Amino acid sequence: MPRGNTASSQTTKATLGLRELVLEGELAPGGRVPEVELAERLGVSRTPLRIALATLAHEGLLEPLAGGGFVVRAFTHDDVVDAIELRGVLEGTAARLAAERLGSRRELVPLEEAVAELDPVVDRTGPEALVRFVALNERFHEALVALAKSPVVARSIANVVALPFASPNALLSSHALLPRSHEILVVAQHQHRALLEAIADGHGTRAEEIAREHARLARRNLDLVLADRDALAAVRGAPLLRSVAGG
Amino acid sequence: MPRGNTASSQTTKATLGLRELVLEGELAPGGRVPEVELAERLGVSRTPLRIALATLAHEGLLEPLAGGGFVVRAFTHDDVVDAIELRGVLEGTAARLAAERLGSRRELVPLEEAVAELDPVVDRTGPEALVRFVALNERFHEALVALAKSPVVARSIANVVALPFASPNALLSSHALLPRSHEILVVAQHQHRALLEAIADGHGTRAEEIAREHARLARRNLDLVLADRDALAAVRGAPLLRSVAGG
DNA sequence: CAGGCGTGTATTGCATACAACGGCCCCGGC
DNA sequence: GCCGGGGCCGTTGTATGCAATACACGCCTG
Repeated sequence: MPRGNTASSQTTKATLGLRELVLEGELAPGGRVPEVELAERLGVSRTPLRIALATLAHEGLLEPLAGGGFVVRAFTHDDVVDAIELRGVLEGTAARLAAERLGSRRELVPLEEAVAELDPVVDRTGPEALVRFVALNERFHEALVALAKSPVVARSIANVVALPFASPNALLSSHALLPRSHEILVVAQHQHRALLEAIADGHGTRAEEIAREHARLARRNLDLVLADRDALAAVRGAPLLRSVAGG
Repeated sequence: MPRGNTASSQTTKATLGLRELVLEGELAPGGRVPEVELAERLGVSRTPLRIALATLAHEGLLEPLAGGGFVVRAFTHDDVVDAIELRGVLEGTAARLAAERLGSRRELVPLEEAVAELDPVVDRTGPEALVRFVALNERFHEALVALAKSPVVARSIANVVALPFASPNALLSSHALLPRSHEILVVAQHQHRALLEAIADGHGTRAEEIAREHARLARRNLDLVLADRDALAAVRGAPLLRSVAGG
């Protein structure tokens, strides 16, 4: 067996490809997933594909059917709202743990760097600044989770973030198309700084609340994105939303 | 294909059997999981077994090895503490949502029934009372999660509870062997009632804090259980604890 | 005409065979 | 005696073939 090629294995290929197909809406939400057709479409055998199906089912993107097989899960507006709120709760916990478990100030360096590098990006505007913001935003959130020093919490966050629209920058991709986009980034960066400060000062409860509110910023964005057809189309996983009537 | 036999499928058989073997410590923690040996031991083929391996890996009981294959995960004391704390956070969120989303008082009936039936159980003592307590305790927690009306939160809780020692009544099994066991149950039931009251009154924040503290009761139990060799042996998943030196 | 039953088909679940890769041991050379 | 290389073996990853079931369609019957 190809033992060390976790990166290039057929299972990985199937998982990534399947996830892509699901998130891009190439498989109709609510519809049954045809194994054989998918296997040849992804260029893999049915065996690794079935592993991928199980993986996606555990991620919550697919739902095991009683009679066998899987259906693409459809997400309601409430599901997305709950997922965002839940991410806030979990990142809030991560922030609190980070504050409570902070050893030396040197541990804060990654977080500080992300915040510092975000400053000039927020001052600027335009699509390229947004791309940079997304990258740094991701670094910030990764650094935050790392500071919690809790694999259990990290895993739980990873599970939630895998859901559509729940990722910290899931809704940022379409910001360029939205009004008030820049203001939102300014607020977000303000919260980043406040979060860093709270953690540095060992204020766990404050850090937790800031992180929750930070996530709720995404919830506000959600309504904006849902109101704009073009913006919604730019969001990964948009086709999985049930009854995307207006746009 | 045997389409509708989700309950009796080979995959289910493999998953349940494998989980049992892991939790009972029949597979050495940190050790590689031998596929072929396991397949014949469980009486299934390697194909459904591999699905089961992936499932257990997603649950966090197994860890995918870089070179291929899986190892049985070993849990540190910190892991268990974090898992319990995390359950508190998630059940706290469920409690808050339950309070915020409570429609009519009739929705509270399952929770009220569980609390009411727990009262006489707490008054009594002995092993059979403990068994009854465990059953009702489970009903209470299930009712709580249901009241949150959030599949996303429910799924997240289910993921955490799958970890050893993290379940609401994981540590209760050994209570009969512990001192002060009865007092702990009294406190737990007091918290149940307070939680119910807070939800009924729509006090989300209070409900959240009570649920967190309720989970921390389990954390206190953890230290007691870890100090008692016999009590620890009665806990499901105990062999997965790393360096269980004292007992 | 409607409802139920039987058959056909498509699809999945499972088992097995094969292949490839990493580790280990032995042997040879330095 | 030690280090390096090559071959063998064990293990896992992958592919394919087979079998079983559920759904659908059509026919028959009341």
